[in-house]
Amino acid sequence: MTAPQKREFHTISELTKEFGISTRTIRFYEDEGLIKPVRRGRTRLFRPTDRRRLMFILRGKRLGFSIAEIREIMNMYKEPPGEEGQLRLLIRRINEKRLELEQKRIDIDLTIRELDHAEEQSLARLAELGVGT
Amino acid sequence: MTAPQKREFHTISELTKEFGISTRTIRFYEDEGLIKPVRRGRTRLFRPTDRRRLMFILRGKRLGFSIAEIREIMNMYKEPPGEEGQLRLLIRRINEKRLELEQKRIDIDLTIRELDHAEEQSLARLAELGVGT
DNA sequence: TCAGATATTTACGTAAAAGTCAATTATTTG
DNA sequence: CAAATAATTGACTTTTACGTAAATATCTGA
Repeated sequence: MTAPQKREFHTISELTKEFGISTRTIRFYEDEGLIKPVRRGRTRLFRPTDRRRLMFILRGKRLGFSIAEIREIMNMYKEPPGEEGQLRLLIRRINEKRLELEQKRIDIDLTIRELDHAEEQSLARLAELGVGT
Repeated sequence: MTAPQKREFHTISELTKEFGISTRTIRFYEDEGLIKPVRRGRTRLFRPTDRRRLMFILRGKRLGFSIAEIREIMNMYKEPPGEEGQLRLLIRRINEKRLELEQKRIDIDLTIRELDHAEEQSLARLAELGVGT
């Protein structure tokens, strides 16, 4: 008994609608080797795995990663290499990425705090106006 | 008695060294109106406030914000407008940005968790190799 | 005073990440 | 089955965020 499939295939336009991106963008990611939809004739058919990869790409983009960086991170999730040196290198790279992400989280928290402060100022100003009315 | 100044001015090259960016980059941000160093003759002199703004820009960049977005966020920190409609608009925009940042934080946490998993796999693989030796 | 370092302006160049457009080729459906 | 609808490839264009180079000016210590 194999794992149940949610849905077999998606068309390109289904994905453009779901994620709010253009066909050009999706084809661009394919050219870059980030997704590998199968073909029926010339037409692309996207499997659940392609859809998941697409979500991953968009997440990376939201975090400001370049295509090259996203590719690099994707490669970290594949079967780990068999050779010890390569393995140790991979682990180092993973830790570097984690540090980068943790810095981003610090940046986010700082920025949110500043936004909170800006909002307070505005609300206070608004209250003044309200009082004055 | 005014607040104490840490250091009066920074030169452009001091800032390139401190932040690891080029002079071109700093001048570009000035052209974009994000920083406004004063001049002695033609030479730029950067005040502490310019330095802080630079730090803010770089933080924004790490989070994947464009120059235009960074400018928009910066504008949120200025004196709030006096007109009520403008104030309400500002508050809405602030909340939108906060949501965006919170989404980024979710993205970060997901990605970190995936990296943790990838690292575990690699460490397990490494242990196997170690045992085999 | 002058060589070397530092800055400035202007202008052209470039890489990344798509957008846009045109010409074809299925597909489907009323 | 003709006409609309959807997909493909390929080429060219655009935007963003700087890089790079040339010519000129300023400063600074030996």
